[in-house]
Amino acid sequence: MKYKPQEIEPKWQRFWEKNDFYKAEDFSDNPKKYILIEFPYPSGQGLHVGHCRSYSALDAIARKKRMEGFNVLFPIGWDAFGLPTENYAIKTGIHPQVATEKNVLNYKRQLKSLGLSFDWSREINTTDPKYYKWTQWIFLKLFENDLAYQAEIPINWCPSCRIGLANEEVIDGRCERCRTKVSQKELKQWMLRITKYADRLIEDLDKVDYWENIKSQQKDWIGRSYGVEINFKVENSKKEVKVFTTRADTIFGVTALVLAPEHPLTKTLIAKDRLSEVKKYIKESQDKTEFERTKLEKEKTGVFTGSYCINPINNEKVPVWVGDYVVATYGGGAVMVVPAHDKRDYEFAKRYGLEIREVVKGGDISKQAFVESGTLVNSGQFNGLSSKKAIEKINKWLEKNNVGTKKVQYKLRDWVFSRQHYWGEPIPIVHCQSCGAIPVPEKDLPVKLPYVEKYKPTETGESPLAAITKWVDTKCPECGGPGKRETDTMPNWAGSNWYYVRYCDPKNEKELVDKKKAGYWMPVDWYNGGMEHTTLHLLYSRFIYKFLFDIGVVPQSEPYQKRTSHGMVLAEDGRKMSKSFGNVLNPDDIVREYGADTLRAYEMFMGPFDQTISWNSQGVKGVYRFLDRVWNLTLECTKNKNSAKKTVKAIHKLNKKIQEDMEVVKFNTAIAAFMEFINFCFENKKDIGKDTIQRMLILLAPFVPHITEELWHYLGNKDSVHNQPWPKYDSGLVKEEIITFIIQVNGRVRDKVEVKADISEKEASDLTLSREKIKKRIGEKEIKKIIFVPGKLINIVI
RNA sequence: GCCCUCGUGGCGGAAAUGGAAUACGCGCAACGCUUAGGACGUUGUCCCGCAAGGGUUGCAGGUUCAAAUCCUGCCGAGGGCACCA
Repeated sequence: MKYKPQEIEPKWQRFWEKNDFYKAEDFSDNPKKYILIEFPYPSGQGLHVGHCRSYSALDAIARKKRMEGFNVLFPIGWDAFGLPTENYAIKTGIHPQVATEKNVLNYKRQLKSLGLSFDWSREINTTDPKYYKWTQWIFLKLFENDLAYQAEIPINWCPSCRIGLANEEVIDGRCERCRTKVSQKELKQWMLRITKYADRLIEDLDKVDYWENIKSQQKDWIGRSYGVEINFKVENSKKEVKVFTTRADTIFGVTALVLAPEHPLTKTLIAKDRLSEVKKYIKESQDKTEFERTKLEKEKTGVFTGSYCINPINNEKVPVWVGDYVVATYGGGAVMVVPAHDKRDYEFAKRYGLEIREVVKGGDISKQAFVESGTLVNSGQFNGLSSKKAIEKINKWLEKNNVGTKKVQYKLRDWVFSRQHYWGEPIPIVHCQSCGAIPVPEKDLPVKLPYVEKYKPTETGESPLAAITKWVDTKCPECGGPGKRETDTMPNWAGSNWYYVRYCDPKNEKELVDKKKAGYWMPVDWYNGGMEHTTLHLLYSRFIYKFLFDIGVVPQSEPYQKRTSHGMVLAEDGRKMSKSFGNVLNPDDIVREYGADTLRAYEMFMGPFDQTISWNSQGVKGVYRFLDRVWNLTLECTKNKNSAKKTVKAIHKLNKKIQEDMEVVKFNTAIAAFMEFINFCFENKKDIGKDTIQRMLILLAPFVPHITEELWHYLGNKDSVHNQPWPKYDSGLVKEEIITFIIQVNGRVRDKVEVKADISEKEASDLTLSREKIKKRIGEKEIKKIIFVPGKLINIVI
């Protein structure tokens, strides 16, 4: 009998499905485990081998947890709104909904062919009105709680296509489609006040078990810094310029202020004789795109307004400039210029001949800015203090004299939540001339996306929905007068913000989720996804979950207990898989040639789970060979009744290794351990009994579910290998009785000897000193020290 | 520029806590089985050396009885942020 995965795999897949093997049970008596993968975007390209990598790995975890007696929820769904499908529709004329349905079917077939143990009864789809009803409901709640608001903000605008572009559509400052330079256009947008949650999003990271690099990326993205806002009075005026700084210790070094061109005070501070020059500068910088202003990072330019401010600490007169290197949206859009101690200010001062005054000792300011901490000089009563002390004292002084306030600043900005596209959730708002923006009443949800023929954005930059007057024109829910529907749709993130909650209760038509069910399943115990989602998706969904907690929908404030990330799978040539390179690998082909088990095991074996790795088709063959050997070994060893003692020891050691490696996401070494064990079995065929084979099959089952199920039944078992309890290893059997003891001289390995594991220091040193090799080494030299590491080695220092 | 991760054979990569560097797989070589090829099996495979022996974890130092692992500096790769005051 030969190993033919193509025959056995579909057979068992049907068997598991027919018998509802992987259904999660609400409120079971067993402890729950919620294992989650990021639900895929069903693109036209079909499943990527990268999906297979992380799904197989988490599937193995889910299967093991079931065997350990947990009630496991391992769900799947579709994140199906978004641009790729809309663009595909524009190109081909196939409606996004039709394309989505087709793609979902294909993905489903592919995922099922891998033998992943998803609970398909909980399948969700973000484009299903029954689902996005609740996405819209969340928006209404945000609006009700003043966390959703409208604001005029600049968006990326392609003057040639006359459409607004998402950041993803802007490549190197140009329109992805026509390569025209993108400019900025002010448009009214819906925004979410995520900044209100900034502190909680940082602090609550202490409660969860994410990989450290993930935590630090979240923190960096939020970018909290503590400082002080200082008021600089405008000379001969009642106006004040507020600047934020984290370096109050350098305040005596201020030789100018610079305002962003967009700063509200800028225009009012221009002296008459400088009007035309300054206005010209402001206009020029506004014509620049955000890309030019930030990415080019070239010369820092600016222009003097003709006005002066007063430095509150020493009453010095400092000139006020306008410069577009100052970020308008951060810290109030104004900075104090301390050329001696800030690189950008140094550059700016050099260019325009501003004074560079040293106030912190430690560097050579004639060459470059000294940005580190040091001791204060030229700073009046604060001379001699360390930077740290000085910041404290100066902050106090500023507060006491009412010219400064301690302040916390964030890099995080409020979240632009509207898109001028068709394929997304309609924002459930009606605009009324007399009542303003009015939420659609809850009973009228969902606001269904109308079925249209044209999805192209309009000339004005509005969403394609704006052209459907029949849909747009409606009644104001407040006064009953004429109203117009909001035509912007929500971004792709909207549906993925909360989908993991819906899995707990996917068919509920009355509520987003039943509170008891959420209470039972949440939080997600283990969430794995791509590194590219560790900032945005993770942060956004944590924010929304916290909000749902605040309004009493869910029982805790953090959605994910543990978060891990997988590395990308590159093509064999080391590049990203892409149609244009012609190096895309279709998992279907691997399944057809080698079977799903080989694909799964290979992707876990190929390297460390969190690292990016190139595909290697030879490596796939190696894994196939290994499974073939598992097959042959099982067939050959059924006649042996009992296993020899060394075999029993080996299988228990394997048991321990697999147990440990799976918990710490080391799938590659787990598979390697299986290979080693199989090699051992082939060398000791006579000593391998059925009991050993069975235990090995159970351990292997989470990784390669089909072959193990087939062999399990071949051995005469009537039930499923996947319903076996996870075996426990005997720690007594795992211990080595005889070890290879290492003998070092001056830290170099000079000899090895087999001894019993619990050899004492005295026995070990006696043994060592009696060895010929060692005697020769030591010769006449004096032994200074003997270091003994029990069960490991001895080191003679001479 | 800042932050994070990492640098080990021809290749992908192993080495909890500092304690045998190179597990496992690929590739390669020889042999066996085969008419042959493939598949399979057995053996070998870090470098120098006939050997005894010596050397080796990007480079240069340091700590230690002992360093791939800890510390300092440099070089290189990947990722994130990017004029954030």
